[in-house]
Amino acid sequence: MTSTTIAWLRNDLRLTDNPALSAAMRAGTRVIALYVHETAHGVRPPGAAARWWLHHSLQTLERDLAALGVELTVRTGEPGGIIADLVRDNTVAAVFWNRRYAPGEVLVDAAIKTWLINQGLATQSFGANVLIEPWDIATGQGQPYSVFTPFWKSLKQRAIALPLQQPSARLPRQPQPVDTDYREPCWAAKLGGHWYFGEVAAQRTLADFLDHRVTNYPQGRDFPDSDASSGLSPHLRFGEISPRQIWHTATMAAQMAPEKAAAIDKFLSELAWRDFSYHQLYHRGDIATEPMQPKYGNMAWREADDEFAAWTSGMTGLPIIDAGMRELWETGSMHNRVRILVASLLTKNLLIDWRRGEQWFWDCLVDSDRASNPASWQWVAGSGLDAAPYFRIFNPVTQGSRFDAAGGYVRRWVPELAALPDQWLHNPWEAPQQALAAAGVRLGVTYPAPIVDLKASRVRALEAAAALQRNDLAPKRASRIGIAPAGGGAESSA
DNA sequence: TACTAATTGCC
DNA sequence: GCAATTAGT
Repeated sequence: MTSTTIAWLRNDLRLTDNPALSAAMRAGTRVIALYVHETAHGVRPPGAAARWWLHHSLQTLERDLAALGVELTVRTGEPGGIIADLVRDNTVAAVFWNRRYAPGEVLVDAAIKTWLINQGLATQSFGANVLIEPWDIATGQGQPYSVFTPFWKSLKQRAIALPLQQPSARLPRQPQPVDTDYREPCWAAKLGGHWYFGEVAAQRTLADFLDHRVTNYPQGRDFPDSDASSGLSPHLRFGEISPRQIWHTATMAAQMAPEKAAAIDKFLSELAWRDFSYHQLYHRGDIATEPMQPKYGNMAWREADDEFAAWTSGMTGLPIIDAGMRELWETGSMHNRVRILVASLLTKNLLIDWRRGEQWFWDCLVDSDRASNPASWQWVAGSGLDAAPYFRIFNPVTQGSRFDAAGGYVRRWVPELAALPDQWLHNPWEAPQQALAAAGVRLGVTYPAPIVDLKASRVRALEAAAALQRNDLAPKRASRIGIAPAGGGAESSA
């Protein structure tokens, strides 16, 4: 009589440092590695670009698992029902998984765990996808952290769990076709030129970054026309590499090469931002739908569908904004600083609800992460607990001149402006007519005039924040949560 | 006078 | 982080 163990994989598509998979390999004579395209209520389905990455990552994982003698089973539906079916059809003795932290996900997993226990099956969940479990780190008052810096200081004092080795192989199996209902979208070929998938590619990316590029990271990371960023985010998103692996590999590299230690510390602080986002996701409810500062529920967001459409399509008339939005559409990614710039423009200059921008990123980014994406949007929008201050409104011209002074980034993604001299590249509407003509630029024809006046919209954003504050200080007659009180800031269309 | 650098207010 | 203001050359 053989017993079967299920390792239910989610955002942990790797063999090394995968406690659920390792436990399953130890426990069962037969192991089913299960991936479910979930339709359960409360589980946010991946966006289109992430779904594309996921498909290829699963194919890679399937080959890697086959070398271990483990088959990958991919299903679509409610995970509880799918696991119940597998339990019924196989002699399943145990089900293991690595934890996830969104409130809806926690509920789904808890319900399945209860069912398994009632069936008399063994089940266990493991920490594997954050540096430290959200309940294992707290302020001196025992509260969840709301400010990053003390979180980071505290995290650095902690012993981060060591990554696990890859489990040893069983009898090899022939790979079976997987995920057969997947149809490659029409834009996939375009994205495909930019990426490698899977655990091996992730490890190679990390090694290359630590060997050759990390020293330039602290200074270079702000310049979009450079390759200073690590390139690890989509690998992390799907758990092709774990944050603990990155932590320990980088820490080791810092010990071997002390001259890199400061740069590696900066890199690891950015990795800690990811953990901080998960900390917020676990403790603060669904940060993708609810502002962490409740007063932002009363913000007078504008509808402005035409302006939102211009933003999504990279046709705002603001070159570095359009460059970023086009990079996103073409590659499924966007340089970090430019993410901040386009988010600031949307939520402050255009006063459009950060959730709409978050959803666009969710659909378009291959690395759109359940915690980092909404937490970062709330950070820029000002509704986060440790957010950028309301008055930090980025000027795309100033920022472009500072961080893309030579214009390489804008010229690559906005080629219709390529012939403009640096002086006018970030503000073509201020260029003299003959400069535009010489560059073959006709504003409103070959490239849009700006859809928003930066100066006036900045004042409008400050006024909207002031209205929020007045509303917040006013007597709380409107205890109707989620309903903007009449006469508050909600109708001020400034 | 013309420019830059430093300072400060901004719910 | 921006922009208006002030101080400095």
